[in-house]
Amino acid sequence: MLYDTLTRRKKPFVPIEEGKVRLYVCGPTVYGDPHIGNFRTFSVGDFLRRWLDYRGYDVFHTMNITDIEDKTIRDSGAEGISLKEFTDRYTRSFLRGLDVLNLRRATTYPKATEYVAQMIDFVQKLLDKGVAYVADDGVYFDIDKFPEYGKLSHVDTEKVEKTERMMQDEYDKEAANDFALWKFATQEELDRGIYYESPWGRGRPGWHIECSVMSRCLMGDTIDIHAGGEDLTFPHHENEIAQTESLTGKTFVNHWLHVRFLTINGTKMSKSLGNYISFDDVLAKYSAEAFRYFYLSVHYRRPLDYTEESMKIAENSVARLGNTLDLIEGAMNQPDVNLDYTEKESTFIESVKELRGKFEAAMDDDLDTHGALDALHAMSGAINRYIDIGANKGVLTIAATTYLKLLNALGLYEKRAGGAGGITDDVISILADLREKLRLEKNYDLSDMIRDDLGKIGVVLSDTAEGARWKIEDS
RNA sequence: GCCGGGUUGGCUGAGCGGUUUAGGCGUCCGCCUGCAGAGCGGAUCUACGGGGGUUCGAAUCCCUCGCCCGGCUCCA
Repeated sequence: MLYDTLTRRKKPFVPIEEGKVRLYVCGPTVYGDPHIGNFRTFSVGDFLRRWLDYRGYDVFHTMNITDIEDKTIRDSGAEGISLKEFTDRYTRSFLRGLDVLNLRRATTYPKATEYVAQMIDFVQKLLDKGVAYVADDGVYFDIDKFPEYGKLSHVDTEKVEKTERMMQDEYDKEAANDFALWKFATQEELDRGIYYESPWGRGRPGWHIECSVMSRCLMGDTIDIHAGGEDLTFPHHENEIAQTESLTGKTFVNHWLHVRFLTINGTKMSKSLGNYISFDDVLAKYSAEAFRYFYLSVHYRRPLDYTEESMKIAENSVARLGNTLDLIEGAMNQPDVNLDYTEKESTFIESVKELRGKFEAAMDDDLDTHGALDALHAMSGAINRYIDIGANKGVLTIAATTYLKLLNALGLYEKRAGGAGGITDDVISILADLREKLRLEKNYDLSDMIRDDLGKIGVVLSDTAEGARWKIEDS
């Protein structure tokens, strides 16, 4: 089941082609470092993508990169560098964010500037169909030619037209809601060489056309899922529908997915308010796991508020899930204390199975990541308790495999800090052994000092019944 | 003004007519520990914005009032 903005209800997800999913997620406009609000949308895209992967679908995942529009031209000009130099920089920043936050890479990241020829072709076809017209400053789509206009956002164009902003008609278009398919170059753009030749004159594509064109070129006339931030519903996605469906006569997208905005301390995060924070800011204070957990902890269609407190909760909560992995590891390193397979083993395995079912049901129900985390916490508790009473290693392995698989399906703890390797590993081991001897001699002053000092450099040492264990904390 | 969403215990956040004070975090106590951490056990918290109504029964349905947030303009 997956919610669809168009019908405003959940409906069963049935891919166009069995076993395959065509997924398009609206990507960034590369005119600045992405902030954590932007990344909420991309992260939700990642949750969706991972879940489809988990369910065995072959996912073709497209995320566009908008590298030519007003802001990129304006800001690169202000900086006095070429458009390409400017957008390359922020494209790199964006891609780095994906990696740092452990978002699975999309199948492809098409750039708007690489599809200009196809866009021109698309626009020409719309002109041929008579649903677009050439004006003095560009080519426009005539929304009166698309009677279903407004079906996605449920916007009444009659009313929208009455708003003040719309009345300020700064463009040479026939109706207020008509939108640009192609913009003729300004003098500045001509001077800077930012233009493309077209049958109607030098210029550049309008913003909305790129998604329609790239989606169609890469995945065909109809795709399964198109996702983006809630702000894109109107007018961006509405316009995409109008363009594409006018051209193909087919349904453009089967499921429209819109991600609710992130707020910070109760208000919207935006550049103009100056209250935005980058992923680097967050990662300076919290782990990547905690950050991901934070996104996962609230359903994607509900508002999510960033506060220091909610991040601390996320940090603690995700650590609890991670501690279970430590316990499992510790138990596996113990001698076999339990080779039985009795009722407590079967009960344990049963509950793990049941919780796995809960997890899957939650994710299948419109990507209920919060419900999935609940199941994971319950499973974590069950595993901890089972280890406490003396685990049968074989049974524990089965449970641990399931647990880890589900964590990974959410993108959590995929790359655990399993030691530093090499000489660092050895040095820490020597220190740990030395400390163990001191402890046996009851020299607690020195042994505590070693533990404290190691803690200061991020090595967490903990005593267990089977001797000391240590791990290097995630940065 | 129009269109959405929200309003739940110290915090976070499920529930969407009738098992269970959901779960997590926090706090406190106990077990385990030389101590700490982790884990386990227990306790704390019995909440549902205000006011009406429907019902045998409502956090859950209806009406109404309030407050908060977002979209309607480039924005994830």
